[in-house]
Amino acid sequence: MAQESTGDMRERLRKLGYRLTPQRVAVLSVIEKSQDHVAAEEIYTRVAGKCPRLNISTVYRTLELLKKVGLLYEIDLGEGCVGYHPEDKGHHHHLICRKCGAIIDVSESVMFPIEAILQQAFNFKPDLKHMAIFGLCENCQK
Amino acid sequence: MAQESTGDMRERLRKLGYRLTPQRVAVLSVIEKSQDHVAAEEIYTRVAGKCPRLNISTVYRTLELLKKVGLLYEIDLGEGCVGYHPEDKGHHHHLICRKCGAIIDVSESVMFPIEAILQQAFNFKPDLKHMAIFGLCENCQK
DNA sequence: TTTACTGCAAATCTTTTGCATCAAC
DNA sequence: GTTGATGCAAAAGATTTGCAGTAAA
Repeated sequence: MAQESTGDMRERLRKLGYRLTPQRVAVLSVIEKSQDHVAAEEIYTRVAGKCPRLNISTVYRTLELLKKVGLLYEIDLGEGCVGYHPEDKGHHHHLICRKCGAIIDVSESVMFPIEAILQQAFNFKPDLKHMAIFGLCENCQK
Repeated sequence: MAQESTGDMRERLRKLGYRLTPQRVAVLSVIEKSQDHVAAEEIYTRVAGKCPRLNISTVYRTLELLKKVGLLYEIDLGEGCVGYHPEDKGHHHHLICRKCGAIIDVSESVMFPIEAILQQAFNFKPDLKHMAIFGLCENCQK
C-alpha cells in the first residue's frame, strides 16, 4: 500500500478543478502527518500555529470537500465525535478502550465474517469500512 | 425473556429512592410502548399529548437517570443520533439502511465471532451489546 | 415539612450558513 | 478579470445547567 503524499493530494484536488489555497494545504498537511483519525477541532488547533488566520468554518468546509472527492474518510467515534483519516492509509477498524482511551487499529478483514453472515441471513450489505468498537483493552480488563 | 412492565420499572425506581413523578411515568410509558429505540426529541413529542407541561430538559434528565440505574440502554445511531431502548427487551444490533432508513433488528449472537476474534488476537474485550451497522438493505441494493 | 424534581430561560458546544471581501487561476 | 474560497458573525440544533418555585414522600 503506497503512502500518498500531501503533494499527490494537492495534485488530485487541482485536477478536479478545486483551488489550492494555503488553508487547504495546511489542513491537508495536518491530516497527512497525523497517525490516526483527527477531529475538526483538533485540526483547527494544530493548524493555528502555521496559519493563524484560518477559520474553523474553513476547516469544516475543507473536510467536507475532501470527503466529497474521496481523499478522506469520516469515522464515527460515537458519543457525537467524528474523526477523519486519509483514504490512502487503508480501511481499518478501531478498538477504543472506554477506560484509558487507547486506540488499537485492526485490519479490515476481521469484519469479513460479519459481512458474510449479514449478507446471507438478511440480504443486508453492511458498510464496514471504518468501525469504532468500544470496549476494554488488555490492561484495563485487569 | 419476560417483558418487564412499566409497573416494574416504577417499582425499581421507587426502591432506589427516586420519586415517581407524572413526568417520569409518562416518559417510562412511552419507552415501554415503543417497539424500537427512541430519541429524546421523539419521546418529548409523544409525551406532549398526555402531559403537555413536560419540558424537554426533564426528558433528558429522566433519560439520564434511567440510564444510570440501568433501566435503559443508550444506542449510538451514528450521525450524532442517539436512541434509547428498555433494558428488558434484550440486547440486539441494528442494521440501518443508509438509503431508505429501514432498521432491521438482529440478534446479539451475530457478533459472537467478532468478540472471539478480538479477544484472541488483541486481548480486547469489546462491548458489542448494541451496535448500529450502516449499509444497504435488500431493496436498496437493486 | 423536607428536599428532590420540574419548568423556564439562558448557556454550551458543535456544525452550518449568508454575505461581503479576497485571492487562485 | 472571474469566480470560487475565506473570514466573520450570526444561526441552528442538540444537550446542559442555574435557579426559584413546586410537589412527592
